[in-house]
Amino acid sequence: MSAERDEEQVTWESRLRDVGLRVTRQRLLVLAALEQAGGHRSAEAVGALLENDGAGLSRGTVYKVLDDLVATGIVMLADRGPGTALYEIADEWHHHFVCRSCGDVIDIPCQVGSKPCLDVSILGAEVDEAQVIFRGRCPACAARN
Amino acid sequence: MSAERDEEQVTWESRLRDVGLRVTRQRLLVLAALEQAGGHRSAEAVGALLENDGAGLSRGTVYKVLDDLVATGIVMLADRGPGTALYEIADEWHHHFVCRSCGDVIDIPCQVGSKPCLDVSILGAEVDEAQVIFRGRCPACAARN
DNA sequence: GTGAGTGCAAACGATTTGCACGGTG
DNA sequence: CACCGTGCAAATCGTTTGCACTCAC
Repeated sequence: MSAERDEEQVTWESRLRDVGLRVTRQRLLVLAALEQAGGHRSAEAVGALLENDGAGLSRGTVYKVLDDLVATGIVMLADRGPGTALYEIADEWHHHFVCRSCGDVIDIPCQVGSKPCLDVSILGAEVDEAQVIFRGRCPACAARN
Repeated sequence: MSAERDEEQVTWESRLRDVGLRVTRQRLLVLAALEQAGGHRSAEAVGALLENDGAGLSRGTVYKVLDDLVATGIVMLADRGPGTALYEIADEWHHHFVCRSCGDVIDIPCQVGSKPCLDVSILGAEVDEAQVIFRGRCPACAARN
């Protein structure tokens, strides 16, 4: 498990270098936090998580790190919920399902019903991305009542 | 044209009553502002527009009115750009194209490439809505350079 | 050693909230 | 005339910014 962590960090180190960012403790921590989440985390959540780990980053730094990572394409802005932006490791392209009850966000593989969405031509516009947001009740909430 | 306005207001009045909201000058003004926009307006923009018309609503009221209208389904939250929520009259279901350059939002009819998006089943989840957000450069910006 | 990154704290913009007053039903 | 809705102003929340300090390269 510590082996796993080391492996991850080596990967992130090279990723960071590739895009011309310096390798810092803070960036590795943020990346680890996002990866651990497996999904979507708010800047606030990342900060809080790292505080618990005893590795407190200043709030401002978390934002700046996330910003850099988004700018270089390592992380992507998943969704902007009510007031809060969610970040996630840029992975295969996928869509999101947002639960109306618990607010949870679930990844939806791109192929599921959505492929045709990308084949759109709008007069004169250059479309380079299409993101689908599904809304409803997640399995957990649906089961709950 | 004043005939048109009257007609609209009558419609809005009944719409408001239908959903159990009182008919007030402020609500009609906000609806008129949104309708006039034909598209997506921020709360701030609605407030500013009405100020110009001499009918100043307090900022807080604009938010509360928009909230009520969204809650009752008359208005929908179109998109949440960087920091600002956009509202629009709930019309036929459609998607949005967001220009990366100018931030403009263009309506995309639902049929355009997107119909299959709605035919999704996620294990155990109840999906009741799928919204597609296209990103790229709008015709105006694409032409500009 | 030098510039990119960080920490801190103050500034900011969007939105919310509490409470007294006014207008709708 | 009872309440819902409004106005105002202060409060809150997420995020950004400026500046001195520090660490990666």
